[in-house]
Amino acid sequence: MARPAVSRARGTAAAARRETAPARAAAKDPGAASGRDDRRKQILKAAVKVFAEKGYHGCRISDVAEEAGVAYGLVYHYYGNKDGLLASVFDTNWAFFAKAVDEIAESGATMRDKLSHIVELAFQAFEMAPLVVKVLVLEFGRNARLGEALDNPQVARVFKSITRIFEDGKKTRELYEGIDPSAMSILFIGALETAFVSFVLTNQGTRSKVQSAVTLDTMKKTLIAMLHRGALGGGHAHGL
Amino acid sequence: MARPAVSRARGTAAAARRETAPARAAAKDPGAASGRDDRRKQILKAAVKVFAEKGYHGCRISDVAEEAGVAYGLVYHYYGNKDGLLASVFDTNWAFFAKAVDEIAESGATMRDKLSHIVELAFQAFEMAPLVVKVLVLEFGRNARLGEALDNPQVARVFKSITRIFEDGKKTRELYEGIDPSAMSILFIGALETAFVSFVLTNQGTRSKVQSAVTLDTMKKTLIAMLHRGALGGGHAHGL
Amino acid sequence: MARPAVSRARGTAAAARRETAPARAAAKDPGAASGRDDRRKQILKAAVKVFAEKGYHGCRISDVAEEAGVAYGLVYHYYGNKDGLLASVFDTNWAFFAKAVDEIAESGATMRDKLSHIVELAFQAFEMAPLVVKVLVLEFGRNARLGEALDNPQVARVFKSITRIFEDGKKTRELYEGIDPSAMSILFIGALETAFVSFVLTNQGTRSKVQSAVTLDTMKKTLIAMLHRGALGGGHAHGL
Amino acid sequence: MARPAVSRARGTAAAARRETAPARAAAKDPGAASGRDDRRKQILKAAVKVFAEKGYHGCRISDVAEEAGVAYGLVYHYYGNKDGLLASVFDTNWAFFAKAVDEIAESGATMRDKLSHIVELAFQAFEMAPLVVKVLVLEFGRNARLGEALDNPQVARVFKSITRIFEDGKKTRELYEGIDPSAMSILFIGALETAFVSFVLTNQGTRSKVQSAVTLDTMKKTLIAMLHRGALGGGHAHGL
DNA sequence: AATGAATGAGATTTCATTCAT
DNA sequence: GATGAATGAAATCTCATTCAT
Repeated sequence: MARPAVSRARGTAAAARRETAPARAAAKDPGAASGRDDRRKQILKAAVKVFAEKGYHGCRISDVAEEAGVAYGLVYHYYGNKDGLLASVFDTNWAFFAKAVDEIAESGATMRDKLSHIVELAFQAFEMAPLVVKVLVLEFGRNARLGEALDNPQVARVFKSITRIFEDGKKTRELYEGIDPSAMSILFIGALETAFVSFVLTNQGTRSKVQSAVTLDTMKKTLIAMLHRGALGGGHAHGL
Repeated sequence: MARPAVSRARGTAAAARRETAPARAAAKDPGAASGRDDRRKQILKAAVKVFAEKGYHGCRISDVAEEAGVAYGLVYHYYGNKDGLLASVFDTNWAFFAKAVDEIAESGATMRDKLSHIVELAFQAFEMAPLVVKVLVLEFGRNARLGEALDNPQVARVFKSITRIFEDGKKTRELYEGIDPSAMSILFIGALETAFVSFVLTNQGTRSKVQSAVTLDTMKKTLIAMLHRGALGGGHAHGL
Repeated sequence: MARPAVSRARGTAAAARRETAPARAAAKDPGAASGRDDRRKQILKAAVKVFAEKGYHGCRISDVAEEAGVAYGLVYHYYGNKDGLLASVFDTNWAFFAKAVDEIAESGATMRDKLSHIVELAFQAFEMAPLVVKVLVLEFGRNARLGEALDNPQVARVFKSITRIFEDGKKTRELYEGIDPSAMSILFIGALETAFVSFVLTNQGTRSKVQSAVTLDTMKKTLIAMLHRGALGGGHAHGL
Repeated sequence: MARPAVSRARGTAAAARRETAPARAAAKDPGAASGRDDRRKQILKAAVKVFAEKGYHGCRISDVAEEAGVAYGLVYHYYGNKDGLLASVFDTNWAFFAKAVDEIAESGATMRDKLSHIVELAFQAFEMAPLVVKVLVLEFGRNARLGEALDNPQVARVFKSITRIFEDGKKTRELYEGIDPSAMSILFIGALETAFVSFVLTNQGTRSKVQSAVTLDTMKKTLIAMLHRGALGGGHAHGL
């Protein structure tokens, strides 16, 4: 799996050996999570929190370890290095979303419903775990060093699934012909993402002078409306 | 003016003294840039390039200085510290866009035309100076430490102008009632931004496995079409 | 405990985190110093030497580390920063003197004997560890940024103890009425201190053109004599 | 004249050319201080203030220049470098005291009166220009790199004059025999100095927890009393 | 598995000093 | 004389990473 290389390589050549040691943990004591797994998850959870609060570049591995209540050496034991940790945070949390999107894409629903589903799914995820979304969006999704992010198969997969939804929509003539499926998938994801970013940045970042007035629900409804109708057009929406 | 605090706070006194020294330049030899100004601009230009290529966190001040052909001390002389440099890069370049958006917002054009103008403007800017856009979007616009970005009056101003366009649109019934102006301005900017990010990340970031097929023009057309008509709707766009 | 702020404030967060990490050492293997403690002490000892030789401002942390035979990072690991190191040097070494002075002050001896004891103690300490005294006196005791030095509880404690000795002396009529206990404690400590400074500066600082002729013993005797009799007065000391 | 070498040599070899340029200024427009002299004095005065407030190591040349209202280049023009500036501060201000002490030493007064005069002189100087005294005492008088301070002929001269006072006192049997003149001169100066330091550090350095109660006058009286009678001895001062 | 002492590359930043104007 | 732009040596400090226990 592709891994980001966010941090300036420090120390020696260590990035190479990422996530070596207990990569095969998990598959041992099925059912009752083995204590080892607990620790792993603890660290991952702490990483989400710390990354969300301080940013990837603004925190130390030891901050994460402290939050998790473990020694920082253990983070290396499990995740190899800081990049590996971010990658694992991403992989673990994104997988859920990617899978759900896949299923929606493959369902027999109409394009409209598929898109609505995805929007619902995303907003639901955001409401349930805003910190996770924040990290996914801000720390992983956007990073100059992260052209590689798009190389991540899981990310590519979601893009492809959504592109396919639009392509299918074109075949069924649900999608307006002026719309390019690939471009549209980018815009769609971008609008979605920005919606979250605006919340994450305005509401969690203490004070907000801009659109704090907009509720999550308003945002969702506006997004769906825009997809369906476009933003313009009074009584009749046949413009341009 | 609000200033970003990207890097881990590293001495507070420093930030206070930012850009103190030759702040009174520029007003001297109108037309031919006075030598001092040359250097300032040189550095700013170099900063854009280096930030774009390596990212704010991935470069050293000395990289910028080298690119500009000056001693790194001069960067501190003029911009106080790394944050100050980024802030100046932002202020300088964003001002242009902010002003243009303001003018568009205040023009007597229809909402549709205003939005099209802005889209055109943005894509034009991107074509003319993709590096600048990249830095504005990636390094400044998105940063965990940057809830403050939205506190930046210039950023807020653009948000407000665009929100006003939508609000005016509502009055003239150009805007579909299901659309909230504030939310819409976020989605609009977000979609725009993501369009650029996708280019910046896929095309400049060496290889691209995803949507390299989408041209800038396709993206622009799709965005405008979506605004006008929505993404859905076959022959007739009265859905939902 | 009050800590000195000798160096230009250079990041405030740093100071806060001072000496956090292995603060809980020492209480483990009584008798044989546990390995960790060894390193700490090694560094402290090296710091005394280097501070004494080059002065606080004239040396680098890496000089201390080199002298101690450790990586400079370890100095930060243990002492947080340069100020923290100086503070620890002070605390560690001054504690001994402070305690001894306290005991003398609380002994039932006459004022004369108490003062003589303290003088003896100080000169003894100087003979045993001139470098330590040099650092305490020159680097910590005198520093423009160090009005805070007097806020240091340990320093204040010594002043108080000595003041008390003089106050008690007043009650027992051992102290001449014209003498103010507080003022006298300052003069007493000052004379003592200067005696050391004169040695430290003239004898260790390479050449000396001034009073290199004065021996430590002469100095001590003169000080005690002055305390007892005053400097003036021929056969009978009832002057002024 | 000996010059201190306080600051770690930075830049290239510049210290060598100290105070070259306008060393011969002053002697040009007798009577009305030439504008040039004004500037020199302005800088010197500013240096005293800034050194006193921030300490030699804690201030920048530009701080002094700013305080003086001149460009920092001018400080170099007049004083060569930072060390040269400190040296000039010292030379200029110490000269007054040195001369006065000389005159007292050469007067035909009794030892007792000479010493009282010097004490009066010192306290007077302190009351008139505490900042100057602070700098002389803290920044110049005590500095690990400044064993050389005692090499300063002006400093040595004062020590010698005072030592001579005590020596003369011995001849006239005014000085108790147990007292060594050289040692006594050190203790005398040290007590005096510390008296000032205690004021400078406790009163100007904001709050004071120690002997803020002691007034300058009490200090002076105590010092004189101690010299005359010693600190000890109730009714009769023939002890030891 | 777990810990945290130890390391040191490397980045930021400061500021004395030079020098062209 | 004056100025302050320009330089860059050097110092502090951070923190990812290694590794012995």
